[in-house]
Parts: sequence; C-alpha cells; structure tokens
Amino acid sequence: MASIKYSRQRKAIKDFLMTRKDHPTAETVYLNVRETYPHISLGTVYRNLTLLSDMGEIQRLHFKDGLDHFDADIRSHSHFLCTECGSVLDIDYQSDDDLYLDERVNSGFDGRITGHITYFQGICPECCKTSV
Amino acid sequence: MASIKYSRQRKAIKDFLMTRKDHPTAETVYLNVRETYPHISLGTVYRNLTLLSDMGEIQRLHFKDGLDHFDADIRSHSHFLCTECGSVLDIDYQSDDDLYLDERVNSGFDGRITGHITYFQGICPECCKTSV
DNA sequence: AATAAAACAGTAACGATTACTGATTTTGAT
DNA sequence: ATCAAAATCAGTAATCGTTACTGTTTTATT
Repeated sequence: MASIKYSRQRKAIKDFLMTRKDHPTAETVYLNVRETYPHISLGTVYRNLTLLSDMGEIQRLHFKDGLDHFDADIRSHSHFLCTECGSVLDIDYQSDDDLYLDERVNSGFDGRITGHITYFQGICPECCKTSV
Repeated sequence: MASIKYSRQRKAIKDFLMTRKDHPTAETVYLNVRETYPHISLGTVYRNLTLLSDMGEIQRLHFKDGLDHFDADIRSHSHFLCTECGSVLDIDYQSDDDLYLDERVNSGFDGRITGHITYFQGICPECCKTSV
C-alpha cells in the first residue's frame, strides 16, 4: 500500500486553503502558513499544492494573471475575475444549460468531451461601489 | 498621432498565425517564422505577440499547460483542450444559452459581468482513433 | 537622401515553479 | 515506547517562459 504521510505542513496548507474563498496563489499560501510554521519552505508549499491537487483534494486554477491559484472547494463551479482589482470570486449558477452543456456540444464534435470550465470577467461588487 | 510602423517581422508573425488554427505558443511561432527570417529574435516574437493582442488583432489564451497561446481568430469562441495530446481545438457552438449567459448570471450577481470564456476538455478526435 | 521614431537582434534579467540534497519527521512494526 | 524505512522537510540551485535593456537597423516622412 502506498503510504502517504500527512505532515503538519501539508495539513496546515490544506486547512488554510479551506478558510479562504478567494483562491490564493502559492505565494499567498506561503506567507500565511508561515505565520504558524515560520520555517516552512516555499518549495514545500509548491510540492504540497501540487500533491493535493493531484490527489483531487484541491483545485488548481489558471487565471489571466498567469499565476496558479488554488481552491479547496472541489465542487464544479465557475469563477469570476475582476478586471479592475484582479480579485477572484466564485460564481454559483445552477442551470440545465450548464449541466448538459458537455453533452450538447459533444453531439457536434468528433471527440469526447469530459468537462468544461467557464471563466467570467467584469467589475466586482466592491469595485462597482468605489468607482461611482 | 501614434505612428505604428509595420515591420516585416510583425507581418510574418501575424501571417503565420492566420495560417494556423491550433493556437500556437510563442515558441512555436518563433520556430516557424524563423524559417522565413532566420535571424528573428525570440524577444521580437514576444513583443509583437503582445503588441498585436493589445491592438486587438489577435487573441491571447491561457491554457492549463501554463503557456500563453495565440489565436488570429478574434471572434468569440470556445476552446477544447485534449488531455491526451495537449492539442487545442476550436469549439463553435451557437446557442441562446451562451449568448445570454452573461445577463442571466449577472442577475444573481452584485457586480457587472462583461464577458465569459468556456474551456472544454476531453479526448480529441485524433486520440479517440488511435487509443482504440 | 536625410532625419527621427520605431523596431530590431542579441543578451541579460526576472519571477514563478521545479528539482536536488542532506537532515528531520512520520508511520508501522517490533 | 523504540526503532528503522520511507516520506517529507528546509534550503538552495536550477529551469523555463517571459520581459527588459542596449546599441544597431528599418521604416516612414520631409
């Protein structure tokens, strides 16, 4: 049996991610976990983020900023990127359109479609307020 | 007036992109344009790809491989990424779902949604054939 | 043709991520 | 609880895509 040893550091990384809804980058994870484990290495953060996402415990996301973002919420959901402040928000919309989108699109496609992800962009609620 | 001088190199880059439907990376553009302009610099390729996309003449895309891909087709359309071979294909599906998606999702969202892009993934037609 | 601005080639620098190394921690069995 | 093997760690060096810099060449205009 492949024995995966769950270190304190890995747990701290996962725990931190679960407290955040804004999909932090590896750098942000590092800076925050370091408050609990001052000696944690940036390499450890990267390795564990990769490990956790390979195991399916977290999601790795790619935004336009070119950085990898991480999300402890592994349910399928969409994301919104604010073009003003760069913040990322979850978009939870339930619709049949989305549920059956893969099948519908697959009917006109020779390959096999197994999933999709939709990225929205615009101005976030916060920025809408400030920029009157 | 901002006088933009259209160099042979920039034209070659745009022309090459227009012949391709598979959204090449900067590296691929470089290797191909170099066959016509053996002394072209990789920096020139990057600078012009950025310039062209800033001018709206081409599209810059971000895929899961972490690389930037470029597309001379600036119409709004979706993309498909093959998880097997990594190739990228266009997905042209016209539907009211997609047309009015922004408005529908915006109705349950405090900010302003100005657009979205959907990435599909799965097995491409080619890989479906070979991996019987 | 002469000129100034823009673009170039070549190279160095940058930043995010990954790989390496020897020390430490975790796990499961004694 | 103790111990050894395997996994993980901290720290650092290396990698790789991309951007910035510098001095030269091309472009468009007079």
